Amino acid sequence: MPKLVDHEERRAHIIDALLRSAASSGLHSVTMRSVAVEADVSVRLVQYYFDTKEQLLLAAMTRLATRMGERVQQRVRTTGAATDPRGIIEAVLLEAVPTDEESRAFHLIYTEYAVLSVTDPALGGRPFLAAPDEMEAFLAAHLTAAQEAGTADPHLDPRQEAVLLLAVSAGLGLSVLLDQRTAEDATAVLHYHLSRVFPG
Amino acid sequence: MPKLVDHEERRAHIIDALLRSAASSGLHSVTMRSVAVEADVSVRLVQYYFDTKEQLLLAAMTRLATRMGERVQQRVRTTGAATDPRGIIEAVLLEAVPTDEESRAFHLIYTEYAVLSVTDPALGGRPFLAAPDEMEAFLAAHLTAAQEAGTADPHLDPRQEAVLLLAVSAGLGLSVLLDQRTAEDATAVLHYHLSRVFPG
DNA sequence: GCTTTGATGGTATGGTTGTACCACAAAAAC
DNA sequence: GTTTTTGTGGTACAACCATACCATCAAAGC
Repeated sequence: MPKLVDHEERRAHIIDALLRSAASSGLHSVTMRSVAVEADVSVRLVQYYFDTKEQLLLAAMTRLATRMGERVQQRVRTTGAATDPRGIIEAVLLEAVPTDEESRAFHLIYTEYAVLSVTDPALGGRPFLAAPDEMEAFLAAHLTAAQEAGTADPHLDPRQEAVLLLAVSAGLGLSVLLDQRTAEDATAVLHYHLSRVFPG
Repeated sequence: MPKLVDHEERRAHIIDALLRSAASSGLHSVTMRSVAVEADVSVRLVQYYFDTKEQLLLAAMTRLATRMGERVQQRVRTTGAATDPRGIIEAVLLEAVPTDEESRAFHLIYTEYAVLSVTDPALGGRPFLAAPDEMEAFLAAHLTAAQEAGTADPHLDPRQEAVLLLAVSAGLGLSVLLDQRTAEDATAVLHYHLSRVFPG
């Protein structure tokens, strides 16, 4: 063999090019050529590492889903009080609100994939089904913990409240993406509601 | 002149074909040809009534936005108690949760347009900016009315609460579209939260 | 009765897209 | 030192798309 190339690294490089390309002009305008140009490789190489466009899109979606998990986890970690239920819940939900350009691009592509997966059977949106399910259980568990610790309103139904929080987070995030609201407004509304769930 | 055709009717017929086509295989897969086939006319006719594809897509978006307004209004009207603030608010918010196939298709295309308008400058999502703004004012006004009538919790901030309700509605609707939740679950969660806003 | 004009069909065209094919270099294997 | 094998480039190809162009038919105007 010649150059002895690290396949995973090359694949990551190309996927990143795809994400950059999608961020600027939309997932629908991504082509083999545009990805190749952005990655500064030949179209042939993109084919070489991802046989078909469908597989490339699929790989990018998987990477996106992974990064989403990492993002949430890192949010929780960097939030000082790593054991305070309210802090954790707040961190998780705030992740859905895009603040800087990078985060905005990330959530835009994620949303584009989610919507696309509804009609495109090849994408079969597995990440979009599993992730929110885990999230819901996660939130419900921490809400229960908070209730037992006395910081959350004991009258709340943790399970319904978790679903509600997830919907609020997604809805606010989407409205920021659509430029209907500023990130600051969305954050304020989220805090407003959290103050109701965690009184005092 | 020959057949003396009603242009608006023809345009509506073609736009409906586009919406049907988009509902089944996604807005991204809509082509002049697919629309022509679905409308059972020649491609040339589609060109005749909508010069360019961009204009066709734009016209369909406008029609969609109009229909959305009508839908909400009709929901409010058919909801018996047309003067009860809670009933009105509930009706408006429930409209975003797709129940039957028709409503699901409608909201799917609407969402696809919304997401597309972020990256496609030609679509310049005016409907997606104006509509939620009006909605927010509408909800806030009715919340205030409810507070004065004593049916809504007087401690609530009508404006923040309105934004929150809109986000909940959009978030739940999206999760139903993505098959993360059933329409029944989403409706239940919405009712759960409304019971908090309107106690008693 | 001719002429204009609105409505329609068919088809050509230029561009783009995903993918298949051919070629080649360079290092590893033996 | 020859033979594989792996990475890479270039290019050709078939499909498809939006759109422009040409033709036609029928009714309205005069």
